[in-house]
Amino acid sequence: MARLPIYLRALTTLVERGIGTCSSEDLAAATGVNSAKLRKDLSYLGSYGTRGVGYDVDYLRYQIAREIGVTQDWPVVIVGIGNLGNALANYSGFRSRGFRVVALLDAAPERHAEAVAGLEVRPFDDLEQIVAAEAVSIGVIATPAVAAQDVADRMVAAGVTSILNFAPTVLSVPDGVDVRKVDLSIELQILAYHEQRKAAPDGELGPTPDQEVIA
Amino acid sequence: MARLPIYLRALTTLVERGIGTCSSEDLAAATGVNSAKLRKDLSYLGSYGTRGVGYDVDYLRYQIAREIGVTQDWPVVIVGIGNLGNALANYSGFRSRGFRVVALLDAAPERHAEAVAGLEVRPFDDLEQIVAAEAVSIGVIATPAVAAQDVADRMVAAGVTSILNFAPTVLSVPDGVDVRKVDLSIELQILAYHEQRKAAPDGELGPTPDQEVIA
DNA sequence: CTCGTTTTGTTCTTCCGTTCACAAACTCCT
DNA sequence: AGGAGTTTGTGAACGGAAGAACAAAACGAG
Repeated sequence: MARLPIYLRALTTLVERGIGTCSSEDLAAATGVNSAKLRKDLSYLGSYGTRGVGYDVDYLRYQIAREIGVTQDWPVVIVGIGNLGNALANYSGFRSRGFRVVALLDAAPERHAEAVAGLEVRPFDDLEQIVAAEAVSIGVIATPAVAAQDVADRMVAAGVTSILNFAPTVLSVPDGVDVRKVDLSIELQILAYHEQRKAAPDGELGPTPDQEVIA
Repeated sequence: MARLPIYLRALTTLVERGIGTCSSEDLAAATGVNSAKLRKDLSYLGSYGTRGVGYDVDYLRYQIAREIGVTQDWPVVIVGIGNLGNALANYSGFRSRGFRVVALLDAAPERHAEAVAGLEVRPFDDLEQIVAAEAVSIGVIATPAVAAQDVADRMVAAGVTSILNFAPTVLSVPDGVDVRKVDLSIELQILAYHEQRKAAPDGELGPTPDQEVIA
């Protein structure tokens, strides 16, 4: 379930505040989901609550982390060390949430040996060796769109089975390989769509072809 | 619909390739969605196709852009010019897809007057003035998690009605304000979840409480 | 020990999105 | 002009997620 990480983060916040127990209503309020839905999600993992009391924050947190698979650290490679790749390499949230950046790769020779976030930027051709040596199964693509498919192909061939793609392209990968896409422009466009609706409740969207034909 | 921007991007690619007409099957293949779903999405906007022929790429592209609201440029402010804010400010995709970054704000005085992506980083307190002067309705939050809610409150008070949040927090905003959240760790955790399932098809997930009780 | 209160786990209903399948409509070829 | 071949637009069936509602279980007070 895609909501598990959200619960996990909320529970971590509760742990930091020293809260030992919480009800499904509390968690629902903290995460912005319906409490019935939340209980159903949690019951899917097992019966980890106590009726009349609620959930033990620390215990539930561990169970969710185990379910997601972030009780261990996952090695990750980042390909494409431009602006975004730089930001990702420096993002401390990865490390604290179960991920370890083991290598930064870039095709441009002028970036090689540059140190980013304490790691040396290495040639893209080192990909296969690194994936094999570090047992990497997750790759991050932060390259321009034109390079993304090639990078993905190489990753898959090297043994990567999960890809997080920041390039604005749809990647085609074989079955068994998971791809998730983060597209910044698309997020903004979705906001713009709703924004436009707020400004123009009815059909103030300019002429439609139908109207042109009718007129 | 959240898929419209995906279609828009695919159509732009087709335009660049000089393709004038495409069928729903073509577009579906390019975007990775079912062709029937795609046709239904498009028919929701109007009858813009020709049976037996397909869709006029350029015409459809314009219609979708108009529906989304990106025929005009939307002014955007970015708050929090750290690693991520820097990358966002430098991201050329915003400009080419209907958005114009009008201001970069940061609370830290040592960053002020620094030039990022051709814009001066300004004090966060300039927010209200900028929002009013430039008619900004979309704000981007790239601050640490602890500051995000405060920034959101100030944005809303200043008149921003759509927020793109990169901080790992759930924001609470009044009705009428849209929030979209991009959380990099959560995306990776979702991949890790599937990755774990691939590695351990059955219950190799360590002891569950039930098993402990039984044993 | 019993009763009332709280909260989980689950069932049942409702609703929305997806997909299938097909008729209508358009083009091209003969 | 007519028929064969495409492709859209949409009605109907399907599936699955979301929410409401309730029974089971734990705790605490008397």
